[in-house]
Amino acid sequence: MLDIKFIRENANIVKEACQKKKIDFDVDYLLEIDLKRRELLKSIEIKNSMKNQANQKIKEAKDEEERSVIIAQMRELDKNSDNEEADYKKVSEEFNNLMLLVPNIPDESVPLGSSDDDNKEVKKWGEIRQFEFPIKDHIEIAKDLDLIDFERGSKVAGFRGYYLKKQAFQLSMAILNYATDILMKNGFIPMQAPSLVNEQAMTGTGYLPQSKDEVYATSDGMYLAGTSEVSVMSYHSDEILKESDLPIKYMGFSPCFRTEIGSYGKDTQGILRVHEFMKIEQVVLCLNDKEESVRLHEEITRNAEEILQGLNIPYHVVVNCTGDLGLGQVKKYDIECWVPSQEKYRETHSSSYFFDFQTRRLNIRYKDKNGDIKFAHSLNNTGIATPRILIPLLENNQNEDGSITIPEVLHKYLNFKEIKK
RNA sequence: GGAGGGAUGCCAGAGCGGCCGAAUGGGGUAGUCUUGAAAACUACUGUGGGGAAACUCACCGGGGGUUCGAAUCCCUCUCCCUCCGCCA
Repeated sequence: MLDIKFIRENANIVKEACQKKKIDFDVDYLLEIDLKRRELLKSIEIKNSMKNQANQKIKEAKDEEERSVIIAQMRELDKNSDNEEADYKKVSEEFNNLMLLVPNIPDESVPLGSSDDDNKEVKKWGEIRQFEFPIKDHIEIAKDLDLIDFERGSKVAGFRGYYLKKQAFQLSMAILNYATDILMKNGFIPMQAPSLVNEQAMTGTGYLPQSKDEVYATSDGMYLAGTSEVSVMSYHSDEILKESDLPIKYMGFSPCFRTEIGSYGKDTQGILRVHEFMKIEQVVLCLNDKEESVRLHEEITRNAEEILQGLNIPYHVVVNCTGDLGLGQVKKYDIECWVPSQEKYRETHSSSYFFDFQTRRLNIRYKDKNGDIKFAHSLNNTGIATPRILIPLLENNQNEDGSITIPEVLHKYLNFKEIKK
């Protein structure tokens, strides 16, 4: 959510942001509603003020007669203000709903574009391995080594269902432990966070109402979050923090659920795009300061890179174009890992900052040195998501005899150093 | 599943129709004292909206109602606690 004052004074910037992000939103209409709302509010406040004065007089009235005269006047006043209050309620509700749809302004450094085709590579790491034998994709590898069961997965869990078995399960757990250790070393507070969350958490982080289709709703009015960002970011909602507590860095672990509506027909095979997976997420709250947001954005991006470099997976970093930004994101880097069977990089991490877009919605503030209360800034990035990361891990480390070599950093979490038949 | 109790400012906790935007304590900030610190003492200290300011409006978990007037009474929702039952 943006500050309505900012929108009033910078309507053109907001309109431009809508265009850049390909979001259909009528800024002028919002401003109209805002004006209506303020006019009603002003009028109600004047009447309230009169009421308050009259009430004071009733208190001070000497006798019953004086009292009943004032009361009669009050009743008259009330009749008139009833309609106005109903109008105000309607208008301010509409206003609030509209405010949730206003996109944040992309940073100037974000390239223009409409889809991920327009994202720009900003960094490349790792040697792309030249295989001297015909390679297998992760699906073949998984089947040959009995690591993932897709048939029974879809039998039980439907389309995109899967079972992770044997060393794949162990590998998955080892990767989570490894990423946890790296993030804890880098100052993150680990926690297991809820995936089953209420509407406020979803709205506060910006997933609702915008992306309703992509979220599972439960029969009791709750939602299954697509990322622990939702519950971890909401952890401090409605709180006033101390400036000295910032930045706060959390590492959230949770199962994640995504309907993948809108991705019909994409990546239907394998474990790239699934409805249910495990993820470690980096979530950061910091000072209301652009430099600080930018600094921490680079930091959480580096953390993810550190994790990938340890695993020796070649990757590149792209800066997402304006059309590929979420409603609240100011800037986003995707990290994409090299997938040999597809001969391209595929997204495994997504690192973004929001300024106070989320913290306004969630009401997360802090008191600064001067005693002023400000909205914090928020950022988040993937730590590691599994099983998706198993794709580059298995494919890049496959050997001619069909075995898989396990990267050294994972050895201490596992009782095997390779996977073979 | 059944029966009760509760939700108040940064925190703890009083108030149970007008004197309450809210006692008291803790914390925080500033000052006095001190070589410095601690202690003690003094002052200030909720949030949001409007306004240049004076000032004004709203907020005592959320929503609705009663009343001239609600933190206080009624209804409802959410969450927390205690006891009983059931399950792990």
